[in-house]
Amino acid sequence: MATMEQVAKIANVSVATVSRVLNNPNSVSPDTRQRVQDVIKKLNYEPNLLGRSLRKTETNLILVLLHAIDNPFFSKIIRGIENIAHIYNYDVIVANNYGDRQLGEHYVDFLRSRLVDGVILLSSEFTAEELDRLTANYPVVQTIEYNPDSNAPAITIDYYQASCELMEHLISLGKHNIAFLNANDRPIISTDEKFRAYIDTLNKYQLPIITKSTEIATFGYFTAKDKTNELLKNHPTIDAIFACSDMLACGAIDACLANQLKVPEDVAVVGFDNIAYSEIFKPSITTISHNSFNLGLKSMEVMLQLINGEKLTNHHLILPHKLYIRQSTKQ
Amino acid sequence: MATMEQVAKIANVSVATVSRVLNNPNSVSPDTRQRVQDVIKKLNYEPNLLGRSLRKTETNLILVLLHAIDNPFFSKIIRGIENIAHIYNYDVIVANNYGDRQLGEHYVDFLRSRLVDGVILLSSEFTAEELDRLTANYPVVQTIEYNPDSNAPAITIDYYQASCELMEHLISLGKHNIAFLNANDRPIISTDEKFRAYIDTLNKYQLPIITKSTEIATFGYFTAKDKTNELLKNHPTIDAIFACSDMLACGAIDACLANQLKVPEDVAVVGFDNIAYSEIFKPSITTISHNSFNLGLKSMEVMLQLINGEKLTNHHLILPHKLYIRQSTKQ
DNA sequence: ATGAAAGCGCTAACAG
DNA sequence: CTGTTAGCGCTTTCAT
Repeated sequence: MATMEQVAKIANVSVATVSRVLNNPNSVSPDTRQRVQDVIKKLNYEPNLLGRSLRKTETNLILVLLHAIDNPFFSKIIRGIENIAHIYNYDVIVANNYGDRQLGEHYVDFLRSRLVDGVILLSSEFTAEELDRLTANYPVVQTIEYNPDSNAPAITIDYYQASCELMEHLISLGKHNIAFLNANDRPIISTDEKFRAYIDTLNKYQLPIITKSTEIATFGYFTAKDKTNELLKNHPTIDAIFACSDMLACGAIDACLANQLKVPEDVAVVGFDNIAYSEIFKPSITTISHNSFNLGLKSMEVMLQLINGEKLTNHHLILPHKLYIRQSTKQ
Repeated sequence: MATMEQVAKIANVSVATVSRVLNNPNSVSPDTRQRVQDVIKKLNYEPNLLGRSLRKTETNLILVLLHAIDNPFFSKIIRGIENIAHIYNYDVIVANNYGDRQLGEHYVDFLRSRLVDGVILLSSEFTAEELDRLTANYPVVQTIEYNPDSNAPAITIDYYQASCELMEHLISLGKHNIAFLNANDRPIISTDEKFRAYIDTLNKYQLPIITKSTEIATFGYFTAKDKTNELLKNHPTIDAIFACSDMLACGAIDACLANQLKVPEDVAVVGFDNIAYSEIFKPSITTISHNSFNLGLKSMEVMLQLINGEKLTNHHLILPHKLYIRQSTKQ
């Protein structure tokens, strides 16, 4: 591979001039510029980013750390991030940590080892102390999930308010025996907020609390189906289910149907996230949509502020959400 | 941030010794080693990967380039890749190029600019010339999709054979008027092979060819639904549909149902890829599954061979697939 | 076992 | 407008 020095030698200029042609072409006379560019093309020269980054102590790389890439709405968030990033000449790379905290720390070390300029966390394994220590030294923003005990910047939606809307919707349909179905494999703030809204709304209307507490379990359609079967056996009076995600709602609905219960007549079901399937599923699923693309845009905007050393006014940015009423609650 | 030099100064050793403590601890006497490690801990020192990589001309980073991360089976492939990568001390990062060739080239420049040691392409925008030029100089492997005109290494399944199995299955059910439904937004080898199998099998049984050619279009459920509506209008005798992906199959099935056609009695539908949803959809979808995790494992194994300069015996590695028969063809 | 020194490829003063 | 030079942080000979 050609280096700058080789280009310089053949073009009969110094390396500084080659560097200028690359980074500030106008500071070089047209003919030397042309000569250098010709040699660059001939040698197929490509600047070594490691050398450049080492020198400039910046890489123009943003790392997005997430649980696993198969979560459908991550995709749109990342598009939002990239959209802003590309404008400002940053590249976006993604890494999975599968909820593994050690692996998460390993990737976050990319910051300490100067391989990336900033990290956007769509993952949430870190303790408040870790986050605070990290954000004190490096540009880090949390998106969607966040640690409520940390001051680290976060872009998210109002999960409590959104969940209240779902609960009010169910109650407005005359549903009084509402169960709560969660299946997060670790404690996450969104589930806490959803559950808080569940409890508060039931108390507000003095309705029975069927689900007393959340539990840690694995995500997924089949788990949700099993749990709902159990639920229906233990609480035959259930007439609605608040599922923490659309995929769980799918499982819950299929369990109801398998038990000869009509959805939504006998049991209404709501989900969360508005994934593509929620519109395709039969029945289609009432759910909350966050504007993922905007979440991504905002996250990268805040990231740029951090990189540029600007002081943030709001550490928590709450973006709007939207309720979609579909067949799973209303035919 | 602490540098090696600061550690060296405080520990009263040379930078060389600090480096040794990090990379080859046994070559340092126990007490100096201990002293250095204490300072490292105290200063919270983290080696700068840019300096190290620049010096060693290797980064231990593998880039996976893909169309968009929301394709469900990409996730499993990446897990396979990571599985092998982590054993050999490589990290895996992911970038999306959304089928944009220019963006793809930009990311592939990470190789030329020495930011990554290898690239695994789950994307397929490159011409044979580009690929050949690239593979001549850098470790590159294609997974799933590949350019048939290039010698670049590829790990994939036998799309032709798999598609023949689907076709034979439909025909064994007595279906004779089979349409082909594709919706790839660019020419890809998998679609070519599927279509070739479609045509060959129809010819083998002297059945009518309803779909004469493939067309470039955008992926997706709704597109598939629209196209199927059209198809049913133009060819009322259709009794089966070969959809190039499970998501398309969903759209096709819903279009049939909306036209009062029973699936599979009136129209049988097959998909491809065995995404999670194909089992949940009503009716569940007959499809082909490739073992994505294994595809990932193999891809990374080949990548390591390339990095280590080993000569490959097979440039195209074909892994087994599996036919899943479900309700969309057989109740 | 340890240190001195060269150099990976680049950018940015500084000088002219 | 261009060249010289220092140095980003690290690893690795080559001495001792």
